Amino acid sequence: MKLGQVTIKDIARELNVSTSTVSRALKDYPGISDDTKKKVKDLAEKLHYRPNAVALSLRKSKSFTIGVIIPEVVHFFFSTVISGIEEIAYANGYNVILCQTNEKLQRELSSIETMLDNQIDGLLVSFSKETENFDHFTKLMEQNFPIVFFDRVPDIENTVNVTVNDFKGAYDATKHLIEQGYKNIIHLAGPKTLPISAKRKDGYKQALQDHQMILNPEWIIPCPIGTQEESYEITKTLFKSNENHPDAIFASNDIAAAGAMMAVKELGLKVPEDVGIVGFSNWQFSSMIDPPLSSVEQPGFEMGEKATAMLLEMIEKKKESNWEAKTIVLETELLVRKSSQK
Amino acid sequence: MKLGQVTIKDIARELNVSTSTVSRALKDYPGISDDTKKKVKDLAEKLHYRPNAVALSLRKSKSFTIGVIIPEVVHFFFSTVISGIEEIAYANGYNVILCQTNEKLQRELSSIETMLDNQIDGLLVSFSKETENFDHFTKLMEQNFPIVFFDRVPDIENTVNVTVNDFKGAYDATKHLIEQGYKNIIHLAGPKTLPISAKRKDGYKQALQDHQMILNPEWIIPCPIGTQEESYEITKTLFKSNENHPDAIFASNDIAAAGAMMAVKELGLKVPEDVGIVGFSNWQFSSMIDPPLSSVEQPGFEMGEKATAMLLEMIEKKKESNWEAKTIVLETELLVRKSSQK
DNA sequence: ATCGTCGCCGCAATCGTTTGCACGATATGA
DNA sequence: TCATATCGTGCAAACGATTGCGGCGACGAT
Repeated sequence: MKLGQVTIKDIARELNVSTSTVSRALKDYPGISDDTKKKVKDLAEKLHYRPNAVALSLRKSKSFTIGVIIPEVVHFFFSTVISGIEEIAYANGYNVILCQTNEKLQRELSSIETMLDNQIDGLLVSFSKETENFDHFTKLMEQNFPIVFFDRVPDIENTVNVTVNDFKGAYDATKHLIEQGYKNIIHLAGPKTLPISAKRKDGYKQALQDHQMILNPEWIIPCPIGTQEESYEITKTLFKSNENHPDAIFASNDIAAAGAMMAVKELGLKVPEDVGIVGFSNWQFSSMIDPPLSSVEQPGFEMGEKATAMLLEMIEKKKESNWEAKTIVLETELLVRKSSQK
Repeated sequence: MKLGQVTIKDIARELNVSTSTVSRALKDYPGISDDTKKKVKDLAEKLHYRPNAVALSLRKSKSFTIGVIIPEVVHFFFSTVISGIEEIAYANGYNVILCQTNEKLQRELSSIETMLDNQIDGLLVSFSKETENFDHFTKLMEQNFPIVFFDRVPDIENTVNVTVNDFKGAYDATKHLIEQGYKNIIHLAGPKTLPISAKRKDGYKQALQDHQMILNPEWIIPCPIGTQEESYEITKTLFKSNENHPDAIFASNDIAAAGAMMAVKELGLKVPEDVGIVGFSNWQFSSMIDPPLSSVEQPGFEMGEKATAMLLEMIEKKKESNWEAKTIVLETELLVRKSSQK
């Protein structure tokens, strides 16, 4: 990558001084005459000198780059998180390098390796569905490497996390359906490996229990794949086989909710009159479908910001070895739209 | 970023050889005895030695990293392009560093600067809406720095591009509406600064012309912001004020189409009976709204793959100075759904 | 016995930047 | 006049890896 990049040496040669003088002059170090400082700065300006970040990384063992491990960018929620991350990172002079795992553990492992090779200063992680063992993270954390988990946080000790109150979000959504007069509420659950799936399920169960409603275990239906087609098929089968079909659906994400909505509509049932539906995450499309989908909004941008701020703090305080475990929980907001209002 | 990273020196010290020997042994260079090679490799394995990518970058003036400049990741189409880019890049041992411009020129400029500071080997660009001057790119290209433009390609000379046949996509969509019997087709156009907007508009115009239909310039309505709300308002106003309202809409993207659909539905008009609608880009939600939206599918993943493959080729052939200008045009596919079938 | 060859390896420079230390010149004080 | 302080600057090592060149010992050939 030549580009005829101007280096500190070029400036030194031109001015007949040493590279050390140039370096110090540019940084306004004491012990350099104002005259020299001015000359150096002027020439640097004129030649469009920009320090070589790679050389700096090598010298300082610090790259001012953070790595982000994310399942998928297409996931609307994650794309908003990314924006939050970039915002804080850039504002503090850090770069962001991003890797999608596509929900594959293998990809997660190899991405982390290459990122480490590139001397990232810290890691922001939302792990894949396949990740059930966290040794690759604990190993790093034992070496005092800064890691912050967001959204999908592992169920292990001494981690720093930013997450959302999935329990309460699910609780609120279910409670809302109950208050609307729906009696038989099923839950389309997320992948079992993800703690967030469990928390949402728990919120659903707790809401039913608090309102003296029967909890039918058969009405908690896992959707491990997470596509719209999957929930479409599941819902269709369920509603067809049951003359006493459920009258409401709380889905652990909007994609599943949308699939379910298509299914019930196709069966001639009306939303929200016959079936109420609430989703989770408030995807971009949720307000555009018919009827508009009620959903639990997660503060993605804020999550990105918070997680990054914490990571940068850890990075800058690196010396003071152990940082305490900490979990920030952000609150969700139930957006009631037409799909759940009788 | 210490991490107690093992270096080539650690291996050298342990084995009482020089670092040069270790380096050569690891790379299977000639002139090192099989015995030494084995010892070095075994120890490297045992200590989990991994070469320091930063040191390599500095030494070789090559970072095996490519930069990607993209308007927004939330944009469904772009997120699929990213996947295509990562696919090819990783397969060839390259890293990807990604920056969103959020459609801001300032962000575009500063992102490029920091990426260059980090010694990227090449750049993949889809520029922002605000970018009307391309000097920051031409300056780099004059210095023989590898750049490939994708989707949004600049209207300047000697560039390497991957784009989609926007003209034909728009032409096909409009033709389809005509063949369905719609008579008064309006066009919700994209931001004027983007060449793709112009091409889509041209395709629309050509289709009307080829079918002896009147081209009413007032029915080409710009949507410079690109939000759903904008097209919603525009459509509502237009349809309300005209008792002789149009009977079809070709929108330059699905978001605008969705907004328009909401507007006409709210006015009591039926889609597709009263108004036919076709969008562009085939967003994730397009098949989920009611009625499902017809749209022009763009091969995003393939675009990412092609662009990256071309960029890597340019990088590896760097020495042979000038690469020829080239534009790959990928074909679109019209997905006919319910929103446009009378 | 001498020379050439070859196999195996180390020295040192290099990439661009930072930084501890020392050096020379001038100024200050006794 | 000489020791000492102060100021401005340069030398050289360091970060981790690569690589051209040269050295050294062993061996075969003459």
